[in-house]
Amino acid sequence: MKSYLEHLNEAQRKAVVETEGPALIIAGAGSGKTRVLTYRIAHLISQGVPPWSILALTFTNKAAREIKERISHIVGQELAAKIWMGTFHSIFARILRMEAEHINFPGTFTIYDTTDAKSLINSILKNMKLNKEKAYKPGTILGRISSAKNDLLVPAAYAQDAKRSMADAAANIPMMPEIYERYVRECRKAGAMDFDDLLLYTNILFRDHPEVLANYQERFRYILVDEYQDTNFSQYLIIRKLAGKHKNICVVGDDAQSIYSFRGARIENILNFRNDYPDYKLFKLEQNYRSTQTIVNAANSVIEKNTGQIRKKVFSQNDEGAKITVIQAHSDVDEGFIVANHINEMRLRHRYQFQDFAILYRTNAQSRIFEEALRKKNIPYKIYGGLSFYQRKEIKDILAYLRLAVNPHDNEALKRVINYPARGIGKTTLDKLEALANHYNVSLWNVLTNPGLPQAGFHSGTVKKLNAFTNLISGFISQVPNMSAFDITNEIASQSGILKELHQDKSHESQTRLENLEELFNAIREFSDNKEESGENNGLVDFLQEVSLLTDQDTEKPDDINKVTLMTIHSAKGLEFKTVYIVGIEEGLFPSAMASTSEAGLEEERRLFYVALTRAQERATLTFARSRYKFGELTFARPSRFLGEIDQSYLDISAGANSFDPANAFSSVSERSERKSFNLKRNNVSKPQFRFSEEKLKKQSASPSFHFSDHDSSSQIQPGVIVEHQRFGRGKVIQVEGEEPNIKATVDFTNAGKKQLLLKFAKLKIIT
DNA sequence: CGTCCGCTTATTTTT
DNA sequence: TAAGCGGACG
Repeated sequence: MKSYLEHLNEAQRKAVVETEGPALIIAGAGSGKTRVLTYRIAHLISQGVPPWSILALTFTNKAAREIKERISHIVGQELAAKIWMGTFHSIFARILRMEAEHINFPGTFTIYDTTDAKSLINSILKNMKLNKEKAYKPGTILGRISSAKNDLLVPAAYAQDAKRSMADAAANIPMMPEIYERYVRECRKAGAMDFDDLLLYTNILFRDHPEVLANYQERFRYILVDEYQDTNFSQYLIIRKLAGKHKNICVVGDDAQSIYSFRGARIENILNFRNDYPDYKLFKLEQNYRSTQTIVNAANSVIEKNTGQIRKKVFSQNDEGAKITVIQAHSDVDEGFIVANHINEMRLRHRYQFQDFAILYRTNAQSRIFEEALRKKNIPYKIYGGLSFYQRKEIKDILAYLRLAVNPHDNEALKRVINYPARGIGKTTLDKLEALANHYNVSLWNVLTNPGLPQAGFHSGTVKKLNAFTNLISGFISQVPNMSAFDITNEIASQSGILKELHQDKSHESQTRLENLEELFNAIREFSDNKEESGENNGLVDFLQEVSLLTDQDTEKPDDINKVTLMTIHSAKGLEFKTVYIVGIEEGLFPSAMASTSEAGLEEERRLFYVALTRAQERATLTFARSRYKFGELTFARPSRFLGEIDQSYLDISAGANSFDPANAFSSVSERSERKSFNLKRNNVSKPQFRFSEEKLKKQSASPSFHFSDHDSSSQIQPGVIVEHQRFGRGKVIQVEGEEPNIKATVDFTNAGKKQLLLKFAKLKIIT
């Protein structure tokens, strides 16, 4: 049993056996982080620490599963199952359910996913009559609410926050505080929490109930946190509180791989660990076992350009390995084929399997081109980032019924299924119901089950339909306590009429949906079986919680072996591949134009690049395209500054006809005269210059002029000019306003009346 | 009430 | 380009 220590190097071994007190483990890419984490936990258990006094937090289900599995190999299933191990969200959801009474939520509270949350925001906007104002976009609003919650700002505090008020004013959404307040109120009414609430309410619980906190502080004698660089303030505070008593807090992470600040992650959490726990022990895992020396050194040479990191020197003792290939493509399509061909060539020449390759890109939009190229070359591939199984319509529909059976106040679930399958309860009726719910400040379910409903001004037919629905749901509710999750789901599928509906429709689509439902049944059965084995609650609540915290990463299909992997760099974190293609390495794309406006943004992009490079075990290939279609427009770009930042001795720039010379790359971009001024030298990372040129470049690539054959037409469109529109016919320009890419013209059309048109989109022909 | 059409808009997304 | 959404229409 002790033999596991022999599998560790000196640094790893220390990080495993020195279990007492605060510990910061800086784990460089590929340095055996997971191994250390699992062994440390296994070591604790083998020292006699009860598994239920160990709390281990990860960010993904996958990581939790993997670590748990590895621990069971060492200490056995029985003990491993008793560790409090899981994602932040699942662990604290579990605790919140147990302590629900303290925060005034039902123990069966629903977890709203992003779709539910946005839909709720939409109905709030409608209610406040803001839904017509285009500045109020559900996504934006949810983002702000999320950010507030991550910083533990409740609505009242939000309204007082000057920075946020100013930002909201600038974004034309001054009603944010009220929206936020209503959102919180609605969630409470529905007995629902969104993802951020799971952390926020944990903080509130611990703040307002010191006796509860003390209980968990006592219980969790050892706390371990994975990917600590990705924690947000809310998570940070929970951990700090829980560790307050025993101070056996071990955090593992790599500041160089912090890539989620846009989601509220605070790299400071790991950088400032020493301030919170001055007597901490620092362990650095610096030997990389994953990649060749070339890859590790090249990655180091880039990340060095960042400031404010924890000093470390990641090294590899693997082979030196091949140089990093840099390939230039003329266009995005070209880039796709170059990569596809390269994969075939590598496969033959070095006997790689398809599964040894990954294509990593900055944005999901880039995937299409590679899909097409791979398909044409008959290369099997799989894509990450699609809809998760549990996001599919037919699955969400059934789940909505299940949610209602557990918590009928769940308004979003109710709205989803009240007329599915169609039972003649339309928009008008629903609007009326919502108005009543708002007026009396209760849930829709309360309205539906109120005995006064028939007097509320519905037609008697409508009341009948509503009652039928209410009875249906009531029936499900009463069955929950004495039926298994599987049986209830079965019951719901048939009683609700969903099965009938799908059976009647012979279309191929319905066929697939039925198959998906079957898969859902299997998942539920499996879930129930597993829970029975481990003697835990096999209830619906747990199942629903589990699926609402699942992502597409957790639902990999078994036939997806031996395929080329396509994914964003973000989702590649933590993974490794023998051969990695990092594509679209262009200014404005990677680093992204949005991030390039701030130094902090750039540094995060650089870390992202670091993450991408360090995914590769044996070979890395970097590609960029000189031109690509963005939003349907042809744009041109320079190769990314990151190419110039890599120590050039690790690059192979002379491979084949499509190679490029970074020494000349930056100066040879001048397809158009204005670009002559960007005569940047390679390795030049000085900020002001880059910023300057970036701005110009952005303006240019966003310019509509590439789009039209008649180059000057947009500037000739002025008040008084007669123009012709494809659809609207002839009209007279009344007014022209706005700036470069977004010039808007008001045109009075003879037949169609006054229209406002964006010149970027409207193809106006000048007649006079 | 459902469907079709055209407008609008466009990072990254562990939960 | 392409997807999602709101409005118009049948």
